[in-house]
Amino acid sequence: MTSTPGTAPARRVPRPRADALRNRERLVTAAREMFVEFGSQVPYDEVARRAGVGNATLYRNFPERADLVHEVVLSLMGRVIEVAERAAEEDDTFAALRRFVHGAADERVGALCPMLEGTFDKDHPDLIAERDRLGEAVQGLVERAQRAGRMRTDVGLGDLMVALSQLTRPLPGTGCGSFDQFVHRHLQIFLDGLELPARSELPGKAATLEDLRRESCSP
Amino acid sequence: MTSTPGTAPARRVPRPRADALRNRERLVTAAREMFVEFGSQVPYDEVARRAGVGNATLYRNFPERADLVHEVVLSLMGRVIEVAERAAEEDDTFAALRRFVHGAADERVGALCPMLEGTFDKDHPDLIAERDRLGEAVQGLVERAQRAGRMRTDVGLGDLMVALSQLTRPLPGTGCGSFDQFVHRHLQIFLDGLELPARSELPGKAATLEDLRRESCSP
Amino acid sequence: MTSTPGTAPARRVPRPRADALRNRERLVTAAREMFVEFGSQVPYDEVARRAGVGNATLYRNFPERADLVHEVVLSLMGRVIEVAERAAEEDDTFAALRRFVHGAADERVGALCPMLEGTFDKDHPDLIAERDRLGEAVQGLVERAQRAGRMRTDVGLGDLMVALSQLTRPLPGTGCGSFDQFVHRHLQIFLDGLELPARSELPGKAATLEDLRRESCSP
Amino acid sequence: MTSTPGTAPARRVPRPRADALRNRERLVTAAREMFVEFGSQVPYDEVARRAGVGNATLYRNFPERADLVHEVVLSLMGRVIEVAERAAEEDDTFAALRRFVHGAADERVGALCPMLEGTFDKDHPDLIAERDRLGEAVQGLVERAQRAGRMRTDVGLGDLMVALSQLTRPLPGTGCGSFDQFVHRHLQIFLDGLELPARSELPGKAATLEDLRRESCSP
DNA sequence: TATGAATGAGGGTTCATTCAT
DNA sequence: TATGAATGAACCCTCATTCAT
Repeated sequence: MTSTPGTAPARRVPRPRADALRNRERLVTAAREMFVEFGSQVPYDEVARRAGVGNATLYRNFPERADLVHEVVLSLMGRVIEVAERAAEEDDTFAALRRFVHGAADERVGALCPMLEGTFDKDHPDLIAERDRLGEAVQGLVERAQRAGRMRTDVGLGDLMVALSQLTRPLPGTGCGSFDQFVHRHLQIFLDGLELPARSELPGKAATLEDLRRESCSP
Repeated sequence: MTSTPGTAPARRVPRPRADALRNRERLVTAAREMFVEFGSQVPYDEVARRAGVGNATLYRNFPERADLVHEVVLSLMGRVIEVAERAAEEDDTFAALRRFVHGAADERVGALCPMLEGTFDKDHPDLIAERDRLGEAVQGLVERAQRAGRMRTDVGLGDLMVALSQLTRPLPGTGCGSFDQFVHRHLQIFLDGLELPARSELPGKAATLEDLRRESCSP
Repeated sequence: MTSTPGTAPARRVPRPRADALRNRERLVTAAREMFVEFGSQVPYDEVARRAGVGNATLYRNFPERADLVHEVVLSLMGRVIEVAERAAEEDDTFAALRRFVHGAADERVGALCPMLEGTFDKDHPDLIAERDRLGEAVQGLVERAQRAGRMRTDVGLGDLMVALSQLTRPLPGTGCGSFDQFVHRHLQIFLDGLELPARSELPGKAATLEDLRRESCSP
Repeated sequence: MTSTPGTAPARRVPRPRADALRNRERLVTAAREMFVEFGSQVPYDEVARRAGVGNATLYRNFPERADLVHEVVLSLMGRVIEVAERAAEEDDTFAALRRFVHGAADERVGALCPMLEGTFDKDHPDLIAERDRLGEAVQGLVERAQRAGRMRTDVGLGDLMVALSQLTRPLPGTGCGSFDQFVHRHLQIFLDGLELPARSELPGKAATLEDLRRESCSP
């Protein structure tokens, strides 16, 4: 139903023009691919070229590089959230965790990391919202495994996400994907280290997502 | 020895430019520090400025950026080799491994990774020699632990070094060292995953250092 | 007259797009204000924004910047002509001249000057017509004063208009109107110099408006 | 004598390299010419091209446009000061004033005006020093004429300099120098208006150079 | 017709690299 | 040899203008 009483009437926005939306989408897609492959420092004009639009269109949609990064981060987070949600369908709690970690790697979650570079507003409402969603989804997996006595409890979501990001970061230079084979091995080993019973004591204390935001740029 | 014992008069070696050597050393030191902090993309002139010499002196010593990276990599590898050798003094084989891994992290071995960027001759004799030395030192630790039944055998030196590098890579953007706390936690977890008995099966096969060289840039 | 008196029913004129006219008017007003404030180099799109219309509407009405400048010049000339005509009501011939000069300054006649920039068709019929009207109006003031033996006769209308324009030109940079106080002082001094008896001999010869047109861009 | 006791020993500056100085000089000259002709908004690279050096050399010497403008202003002020000092040799006090005004016009003093645009540090010590020198030189001319009863006393140095600048400002658009003929006529008329006995009362009060600095950008 | 978007050329700036002292 | 300057290519970004709805 398009206008059930009680729901906000579908406001007819000034019609955002079909092709403009398509261009914007193309830009984000091109940027995500290139960020993953070459890092977020790719020449701005190249992103436009890859998307098949003029450079000024890129600037119109994303006046600052930070705006583009912002959008790509959101887009990528959305994909990873989906991965987490699908992983939750798994019965075995630790298997669910494994499925998430390997799935997130396939979505190039490591590309999120270079996006933290430079002037990037980590406190933007959109980002906080999406981070919360991601947090909830993954936290669900973690807690389930921890409550089931399968995952060590001295590890936080922040630990998991940072290690996951680091281990899946694109190897610099050539966008050679040939490292995928390594990545999944390392993730597997790391997951093994997460399983109970714990084999060592960890220094410091479990890192939350909140810790991440605070620590990343403490001046 | 070229100077026979007994030839009292200290032969005046042509003394290969005392300050030239000092300049070169300064440059490498400055570069290593800056690479670790800002990545190997730091403006070339800045390296010279930090070293306190003219830019052309940098070019004289390292005509291409690759040359400078080469030298820094060698220098850093030397430090890590030392770490490995000291770790070997440990009696407990797995404790030795742990000591190496955490020690290498403290030496910023992760900084080696960005140095793989761009045009970097991984087959240079010096590099091969040093890599071999590093390989031997670490291989020693690994094999000892594996033979002692402490470390899983489906993991190769390549795996260890790549994971180690990735997990210790500087977080992009601000050269904030505040992540050190995280790093050692993650390494610890990873080490736990390396310990026997293995808790999962790994995809692919153990990566050697040789694999690394070949895979890193296969076009 | 086309509408005979007595034909009661108000004939419905095809009404040449009521809001189109309003848009055009808005654009000219916005442009005049911005030209005076920021010079005629103001970004084209900004003029449209200030007028509250889309940029393409600006282009539809004034395909080239010269067209817009043209219109603004005409509009401003119209205002200045009015000033001249009202000044003519003054009895004292030199007082009339003074009133015109100061009044024209208040209308920002100096803003006409930057409009001579670039490709600007000074020979457009409309412009010639308006210039002639202006010429007549001011020439009337000048001749009256000269015939009355109040104003030196080695000075032409071209001299007066150029000096007037220059002395009232907006000071570059900030559109700070704080110079108005200076402007009227300088105009007053200049007017004193115009009064008889002449105190010096002028080089060259009296410039007419026609001279202006010819001289302004002789390459 | 190169090192007479009591005089500061000629410190051997690191030898500013002969051709570097020549390049810098060329850049300032090119800029002055182009500023006078086209305004201070000329493309930066064009200045370099006209000077016959690479663009980056321009940036090396004058990292910001304001730096270049600063230098040109100083250079031009120096020339105008010379004009004032030579004019002071004139016996007749008002003739000296006339000679200065026309001479300054020939030096394109009007070009100083566009240089006040944008972000330009009017309070730089160098500039204050030079403005003081210019002030003294011209003030000398003015006071002499006023004390001799030749020039009206309700006019200040600020008035003179602003009017002089405005009347000699390059006409915008084409760098057509054909207006020189007009300029000297207008200056002559203005000078006539400055002569005693005063023919009218001026609004406001005499403007000093100090007023200029304060008024020009009062926010 | 009015609108907002797309375009591409050009100006501003940095930086790796070469040159001259 | 060590130095600082010069160079030009590449990037970032803006803006006048055209296009599609």
